[in-house]
Amino acid sequence: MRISYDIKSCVSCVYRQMLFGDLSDREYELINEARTEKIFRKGEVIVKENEPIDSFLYLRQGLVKFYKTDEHGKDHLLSITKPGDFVNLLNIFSDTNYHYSVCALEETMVCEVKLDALKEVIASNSKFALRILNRIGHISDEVILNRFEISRKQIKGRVAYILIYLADQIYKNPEFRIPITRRELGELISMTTENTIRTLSEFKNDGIISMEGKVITILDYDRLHNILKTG
Amino acid sequence: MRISYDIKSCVSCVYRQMLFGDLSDREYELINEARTEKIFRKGEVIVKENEPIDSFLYLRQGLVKFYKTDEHGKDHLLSITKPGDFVNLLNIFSDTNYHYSVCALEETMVCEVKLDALKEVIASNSKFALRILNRIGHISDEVILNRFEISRKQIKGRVAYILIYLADQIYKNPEFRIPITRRELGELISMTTENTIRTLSEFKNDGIISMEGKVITILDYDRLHNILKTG
DNA sequence: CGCGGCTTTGATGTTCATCAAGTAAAGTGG
DNA sequence: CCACTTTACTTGATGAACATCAAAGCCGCG
Repeated sequence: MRISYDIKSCVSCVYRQMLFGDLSDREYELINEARTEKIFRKGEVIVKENEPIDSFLYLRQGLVKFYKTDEHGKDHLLSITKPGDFVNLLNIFSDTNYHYSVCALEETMVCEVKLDALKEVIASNSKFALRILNRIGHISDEVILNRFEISRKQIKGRVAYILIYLADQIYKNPEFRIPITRRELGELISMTTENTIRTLSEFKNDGIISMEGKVITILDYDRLHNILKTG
Repeated sequence: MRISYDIKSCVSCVYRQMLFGDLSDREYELINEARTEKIFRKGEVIVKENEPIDSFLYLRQGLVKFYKTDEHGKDHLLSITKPGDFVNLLNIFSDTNYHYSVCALEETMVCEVKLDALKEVIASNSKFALRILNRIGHISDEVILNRFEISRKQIKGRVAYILIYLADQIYKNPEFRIPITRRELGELISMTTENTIRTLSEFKNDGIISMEGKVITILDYDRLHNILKTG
């Protein structure tokens, strides 16, 4: 699926209301002048760990993963985010360099706003500052709670958790097509590829989900929620 | 050690410069009027999960733990924080209720500022807003990275990590007295009490640390860092 | 057509939690 | 202040959960 041209207009952008709703015309102009749109194809790296931060990035369309690579070359995913989230999480006001990498999982459109312009508008518009505070708090809280939940569950509970997360939070549909590999899915919930597959197969055999390639459908929410609680 | 009276004055407070440095006299007055100081003794609960958030809390002196209690009554620590950190982490601008509890690990002094007053000052002073953004980003980033590191290591690496964290970040000294139990230490790094003790004993036998009750001294930073990397 | 990455299942071994049991320390009430 | 109770600490033994290793089928792509 290619990103169509018409969504490029700011008018339809969720961020227009979500974030930039309180701006004056002049402030909006300032942001807009410092803004560039970028499209990344599946697999392209958007930001790299240790690179300097010089702009604020938000996701217009697509899906991205946040990750760190360890000394053995193995990736560990921190989270995946959907449109409506920031691409460079939260340390843009507190640090000079990225602590993680971000990569497109499917064709993705990102808006980039130079940090200087953003800070100027924050300085002149306190309602906007509160909105940013709100969003940053919300996103970081979500990441922290997600990782917390995953870390205290064992494998069945983890798989149940990520399936429900994908269905409810990301796709808002019990049937969805995961654009990520089983390996990445495992990296996201801190388990091996093999055990991720094994657990998915088990859920399938038990009739809790159906699975054909990348398309997964949750058939029995109740049992899945039960596994989530007990596992 | 009792908290002495003289530190109660705002003049010596680290936050006076760190956070409130840009305020006008009037703004400072506003904050000060909405501010109350509270002292909690070891073990006292400062905020409880699910309670409504109505004020901003920061730690003047002492040490606190953030935690969640699961359905079996077992606690899981999210982090511990020292003076210079916020007590109610980051969701004060994005949510209405706490997602975790906070409890004093030793005698602790907390300053409480009504959220309304804080928001009023943020609205009138954008430099202050940027400072808050900076602090929130920094704290959340630290929590996320800490938990991330812990989750991808195994037990020796985890213990090494927390020892170095305590020595470098919290106490800034290779010798320190942990005010938390071994059980809590385990809860902080997601492992059982028994394995926490076993690993500490092993480090002691190997001459990497010395340990007498609650007092721990790191003797061999090099080997500990090596375990951190490989484990 | 064949190579490399993804997917899947089974067998094996390691890591870690759990259980058990005993000592030490720290509260608690008479 | 001492007996008593509870909580913290420690070590060893066992089993469960999970990672690793191995092997084979599959799919897309040059």
